[in-house]
Amino acid sequence: MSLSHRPRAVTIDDVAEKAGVSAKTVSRVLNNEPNVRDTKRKIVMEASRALGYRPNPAARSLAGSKSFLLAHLHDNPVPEYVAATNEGIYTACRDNGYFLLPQRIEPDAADGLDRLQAFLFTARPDAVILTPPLCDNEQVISILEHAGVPHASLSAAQSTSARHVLRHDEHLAARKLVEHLIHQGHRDIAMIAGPEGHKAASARFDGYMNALELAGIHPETTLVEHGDYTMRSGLEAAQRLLARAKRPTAIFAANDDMAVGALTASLALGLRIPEDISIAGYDDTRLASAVWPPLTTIRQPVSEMACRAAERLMQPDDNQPREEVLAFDLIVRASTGPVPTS
Amino acid sequence: MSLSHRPRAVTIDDVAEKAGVSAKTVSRVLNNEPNVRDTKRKIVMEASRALGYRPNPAARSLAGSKSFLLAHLHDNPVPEYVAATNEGIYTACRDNGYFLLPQRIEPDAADGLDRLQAFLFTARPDAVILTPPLCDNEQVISILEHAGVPHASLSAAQSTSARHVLRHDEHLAARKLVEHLIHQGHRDIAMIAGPEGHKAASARFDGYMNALELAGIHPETTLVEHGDYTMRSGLEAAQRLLARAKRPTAIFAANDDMAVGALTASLALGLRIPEDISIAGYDDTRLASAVWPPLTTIRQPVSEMACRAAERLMQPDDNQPREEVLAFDLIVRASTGPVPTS
DNA sequence: CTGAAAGCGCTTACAG
DNA sequence: CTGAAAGCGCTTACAG
Repeated sequence: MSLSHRPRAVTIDDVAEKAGVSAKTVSRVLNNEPNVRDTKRKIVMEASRALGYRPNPAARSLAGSKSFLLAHLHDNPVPEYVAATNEGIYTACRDNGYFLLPQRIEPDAADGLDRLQAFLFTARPDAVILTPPLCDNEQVISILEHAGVPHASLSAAQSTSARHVLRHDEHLAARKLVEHLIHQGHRDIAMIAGPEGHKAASARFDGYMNALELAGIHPETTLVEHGDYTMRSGLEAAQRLLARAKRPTAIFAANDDMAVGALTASLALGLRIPEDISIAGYDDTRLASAVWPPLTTIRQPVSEMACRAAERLMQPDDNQPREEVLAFDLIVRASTGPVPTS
Repeated sequence: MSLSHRPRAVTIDDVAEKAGVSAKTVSRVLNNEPNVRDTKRKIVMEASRALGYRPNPAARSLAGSKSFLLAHLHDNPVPEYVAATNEGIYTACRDNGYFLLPQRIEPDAADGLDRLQAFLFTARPDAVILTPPLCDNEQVISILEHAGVPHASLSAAQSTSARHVLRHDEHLAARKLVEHLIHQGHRDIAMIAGPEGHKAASARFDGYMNALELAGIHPETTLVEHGDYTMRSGLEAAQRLLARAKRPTAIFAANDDMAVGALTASLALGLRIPEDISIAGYDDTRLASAVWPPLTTIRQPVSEMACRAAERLMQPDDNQPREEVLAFDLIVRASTGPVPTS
């Protein structure tokens, strides 16, 4: 079972010999470099295929000082989000001969940033993709820039011309969702927003406020509570909202987990959903369609953003804008309905 | 931002020069090889640390014909399970100087097995960890064995002396859970089992049957329905069970997703949980504590199994048995309660 | 216990 | 458009 049982691997010299060319020519063909006659190119391709040649990545890395590794640095508590991102990056990597190295980084742990440093110097990825909340961590960004590692971010709160950012329009998405509630007759719409003072959380909140304003609804600040994206925080925020003298008829939570917390709090109080209260989330996680009733929510194009981010890093093109905005979907399910008429 | 901006990296020769020894001695020290005087060992360690030396993995791989890559091949629809496995493997890798390369393999896709082949030959992992359901796929195992890649499995349905298997006792866990229901007075306990004829699913079913037999309850086969581990299948199985003339007072589903389906089906029929019916799952996923009421379930030691599996592959020891059984936990939550007295 | 030489399999830099 | 030589930074195999 040891590696020595493997037959000697086919090398570039084997291919060169079979094709009757130099190793350098084989290298040119396999790396899609110019300056090779088409006839030779064909011969090399066939020899390579016939022998089942697979370039040795270690040799390529050593000689070319590229690792062919694309790292995905993440610190997101929702495994689905990480998985969807990995899937998108992986698709792009496969088509470009790269490998995906997903790596959890905990910048708030005692040695979290040291580990990031160590990771960059030991694994030596050619580029890095950052997902929230890591992409908004200035220390992380700073370490990457000092190390000279190109990077791209998904849904970064602030975009600069210096880096690639792939996003969807969270402000618009939140507005569309709240407008959906308004169309159903709701006026007293509460929001469970993300952490206060959290840049990344503000777009969804602003979209909510914007929708209310556009509908001529006086935005009552008392209908806003904050959570930290966990179910528990959503449950507690909803309990505070539902204890108000003027109970909201709809709650929009900034993510599905908090929405599920609100759902749970409502059910525990004996409220029917959506007859007594409508609840909506954001992200369209598995949870959203698992709970009863299933949640109205926003689906963001996670895999597509990740795929595009990876392509940008592997195929640099200085002419394109650094920011790219992809489409989202409003998913309407049974957790929202017409406002109670009573 | 290009890699050329990075300062020239410290090499083994720099360390050797600073320490006043040969590169070979530095190599010995850093790889924990024997036959180095302690004084020299110390000097080398210090020189290495002072220079911030990081061995170049590409060079190590090329010279030593090891990739220092441990692959996790998975095809599990539950991202949490994959994430928990990755976390365990990662911990072990970090302590042993390896990198974790998670890779989704879809053996049923048209080119799924070809891609597995390609992955093994291009990424060249030194070893592979398989998780369900991939670890029970004979074609996958066969490809690994032909390629001569050592591997370990988590929770494989069948264990042989030829490979490492890390597991928990699913039969016992299922039995304990059903015994808990029996202690609460339930007699009409239904099960939503995994796919029929599915080896990996049988242990949980056998545990259920065993518990009934030990309690002197005649196991009524009509109280068993099958699902495919999705929420939808759990919902449909529960609908069939709840439509029976003799409605069960408790339902044990072979995983949390199907249990949530059963929960949803029950709530949709206006049943109260656990007052009218108790429901239990298996796996303790995020879903289990997200739904209302939260699910009684079994927590299996996923990360620990993954960590142990990785350690076994990186630190081979032919004297230890190939199979290792770790502990599980029965988690009792509000979805189960005393049998209805009516 | 230690080290000098060769080599892993590619790409880079150069020459033609 | 093509190739011979050198070199990437380690470990292996060997010698002492």
